[in-house]
Amino acid sequence: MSSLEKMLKVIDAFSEEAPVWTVDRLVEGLATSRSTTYRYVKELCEAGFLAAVGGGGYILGPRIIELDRQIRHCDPLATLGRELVTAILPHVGEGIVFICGLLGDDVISVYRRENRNSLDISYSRGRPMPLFRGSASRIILAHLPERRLMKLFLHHRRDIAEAGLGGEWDEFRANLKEIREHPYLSSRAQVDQGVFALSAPVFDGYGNILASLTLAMPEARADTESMEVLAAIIVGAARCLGGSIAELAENAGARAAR
Amino acid sequence: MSSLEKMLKVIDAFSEEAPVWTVDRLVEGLATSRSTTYRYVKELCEAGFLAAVGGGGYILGPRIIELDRQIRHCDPLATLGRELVTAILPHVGEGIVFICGLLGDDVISVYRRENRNSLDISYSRGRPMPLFRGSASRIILAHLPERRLMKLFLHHRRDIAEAGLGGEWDEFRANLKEIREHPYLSSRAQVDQGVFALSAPVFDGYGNILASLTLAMPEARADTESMEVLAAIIVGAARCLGGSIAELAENAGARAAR
DNA sequence: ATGATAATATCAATATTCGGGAATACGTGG
DNA sequence: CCACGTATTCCCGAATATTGATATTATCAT
Repeated sequence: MSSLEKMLKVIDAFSEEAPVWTVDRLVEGLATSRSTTYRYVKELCEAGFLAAVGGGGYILGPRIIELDRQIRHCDPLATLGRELVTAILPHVGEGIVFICGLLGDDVISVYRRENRNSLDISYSRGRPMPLFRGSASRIILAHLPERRLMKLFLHHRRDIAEAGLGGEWDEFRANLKEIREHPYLSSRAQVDQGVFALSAPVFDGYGNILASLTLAMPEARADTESMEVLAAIIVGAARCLGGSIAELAENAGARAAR
Repeated sequence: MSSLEKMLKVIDAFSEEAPVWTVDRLVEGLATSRSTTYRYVKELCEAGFLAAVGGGGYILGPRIIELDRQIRHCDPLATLGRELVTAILPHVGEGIVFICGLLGDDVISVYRRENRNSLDISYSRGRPMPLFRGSASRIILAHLPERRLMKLFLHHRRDIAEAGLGGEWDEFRANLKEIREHPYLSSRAQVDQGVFALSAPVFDGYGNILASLTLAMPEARADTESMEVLAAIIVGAARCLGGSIAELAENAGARAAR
């Protein structure tokens, strides 16, 4: 096992359910000697990934918060998304608007704002979304290049089948093609009970999928209101966001070329 | 050099100014061989600390965003602070309200909200604050236990002198004592040009300093308005926050004791 | 001061990392 | 769909950093 893996195991120990650990409990949990565990903890503290609280307890440290800020400040999805969501929020009624980005092989929420917070708080930035459930993830999947999809299919065959996206490659491909042919996608209670969601894809200037823009609302709204108008807003806003990002990239490229 | 340090150097390379790196540029920057650099990058990607973007570029990865979310959800300063700031925001006029926590030896902003955004966006969560400048940091410093202060003094003597907090231990101590004797502290343009700030300390149930609550506003307001009323609001809110946190800790303790 | 707990230092055996270079995957453009 | 340049992984002996048992030193509350 590489030493990086070992150190990651330490960070892995820290979860929402168990946010504070003592060295002794880590020794048990990680099956490393006390010396080694102390060494890890010390180095992680020096690096700011952990921080000591009173009485031998440790929690995740300030460096993580700083790095997240760095990402936020560098990521056009977050910076431009902020303006865009501010603009459309008054027109979508009750619910939560959020932007999910594809980062590596994870789809996570990078920005979110709520109108009236009748829905769960769990939608906040950093929420990892299941890759194969929910319109926010699926609309991104559907526009991924075929190579990438094939690799995903091989690695996650089980999950894909369970999510109802197909047990064979051809079936999976056909399902995604079907999704791709519409300008938006909706889903009902695929991720959270009682939530109806409506997502549109965000593309860069070359037609590559970058992210998805989603409106999540209480299921009841979908039963009583027409989704046409809302869908139009979301699709338009997603296009607009893609346009801004393409523009930004072009300017940055021009600057770099000089 | 420990392997953790080496891997941290990789993460250190990523900054707001240089958010995307290729392996080749990392090889130059870190003075490691190409194989080794690829190994690091690969492992960090697998762990989600880095993510590949097109054309051999790498950026900070989704794991960091998730970990920040975890911290946010676990940290009472952030969760209770949210409610509290919502409550006082309408009463403080133009400016930004933020909460700074002491995490390890760093003071960083863990929550912030703005009223009208005439001030810089840079106050967002995760901003590292200079330890010895600005009321937000100083009010925390002033209430730290003496042992901790002595250690800080030894490690940061130069910075402390430059910040005008004293060149000798006695002087430093006296300055902090002076601060400690008032219920709040203000500062003008110590951190950012044109900004006037007003901070109050947040204590836990045992009188330990936990954080500071700050209102930052354009300097002009401080010249034309009386600060009395605003100071009273901030001081009261800081007490209230401390109370909520103490209460929470007590309940958690009671639950743990069962 | 004192004792209990938290944290660091030491050191020889050993498991891991290192880097050069070959082999392979990738994806763009014809 | 294939070919090509580039990005990435694999392989292996030599060099090195990591490990854990134990001893020692801080730290803090009483």
